[in-house]
Amino acid sequence: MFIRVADEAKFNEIVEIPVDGGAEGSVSLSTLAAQFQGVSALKYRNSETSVWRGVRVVDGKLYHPDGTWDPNTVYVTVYSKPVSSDIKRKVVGEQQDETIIPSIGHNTTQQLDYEQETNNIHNEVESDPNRRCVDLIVLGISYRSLEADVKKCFEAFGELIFCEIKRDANGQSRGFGFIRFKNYESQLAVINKRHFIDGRHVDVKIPDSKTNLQEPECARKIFVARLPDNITPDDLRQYFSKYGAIKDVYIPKPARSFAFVTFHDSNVVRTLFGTHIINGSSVTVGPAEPKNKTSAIGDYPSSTFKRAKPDHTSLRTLTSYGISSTHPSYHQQYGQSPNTDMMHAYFQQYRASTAGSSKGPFSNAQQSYWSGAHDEAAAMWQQQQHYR
DNA sequence: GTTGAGCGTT
Repeated sequence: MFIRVADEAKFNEIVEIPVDGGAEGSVSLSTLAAQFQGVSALKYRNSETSVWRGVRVVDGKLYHPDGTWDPNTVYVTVYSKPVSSDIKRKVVGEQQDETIIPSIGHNTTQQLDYEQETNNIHNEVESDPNRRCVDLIVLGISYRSLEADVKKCFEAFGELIFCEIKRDANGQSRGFGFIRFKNYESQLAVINKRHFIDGRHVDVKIPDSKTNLQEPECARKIFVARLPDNITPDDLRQYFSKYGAIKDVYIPKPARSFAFVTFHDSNVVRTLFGTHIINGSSVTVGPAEPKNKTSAIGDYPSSTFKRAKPDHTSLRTLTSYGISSTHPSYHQQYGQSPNTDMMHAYFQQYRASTAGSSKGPFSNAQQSYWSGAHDEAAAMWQQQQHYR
């Protein structure tokens, strides 16, 4: 028998992979790797919980955890490293000839997408997985709209390599569809914005199928502190969208000098911790966490989040925070992954200058170092240096 | 249906 396997980023391109020994047998990792370079395992959606489930990997063979392979399931490749083919395939070449996506008929559309993917020798591709284009869902399409209408709307933002309206068995539009851009900039430009097609507003989002339901919402959310009143949600959206697709911006009403910004990709978040200048104002970005820990998993409004508590998450924040520049010797001494004790030991040296002052900024190391006011800690340190 | 919240892949 064969199972159906696809790369998550190229779901249209399904490859049948043989199973040795029937439905209860095993899949050879090397056979799989012949089709998917760099693959290390497979996963699939548990239909009951809609959570990803991994297959067992033993001695170069993949075994189904439920004992039997399902020929109808689409198994998805898992890579231990960035896909090497992503890096070496696609070279900048002559301008790719204008590929016209057929306006009607998703069969032809998919075929074209497939060809585009497999012949992707001239196309440039993003090697950074965080900047990879994915199919985007377009909600609210008029039942009368055709692929051509959708395509025309979004081509204004860049070249599309995929455009499809979902239809029922009778060919009747289901009112939504999927698009995929060639360039990530185009994806950033359209995502979570309102567009108009045939007199209806449509919304473009990352589809649920691309969202990791196991990942806490706070992993995609930042806490923006010291936010001036005159900075609007649009300002934040504009500023932070250059780092990644934004899912949501939340500023409490009335303004309380902070905001939450939620991204689609959690990988963006950890790159942002620190100070940012927005509209001439210095703001501080740190991690967020849910007010109620039990609601960590799932999709919750930012109003149910707060600035992360002093814990090891904040500690990581502090280190990735510019401490390496503020405290150049820190990394020399301790490297990249300090624990609490190491942090304590390091900052101990600065206690000397506040000796005698029990209220000095570092007199209570534990509280001062990762009290959440990371930038203030850095400022204190600079003060300290001034007195030395 | 003259419809209008959602979430796809042979």
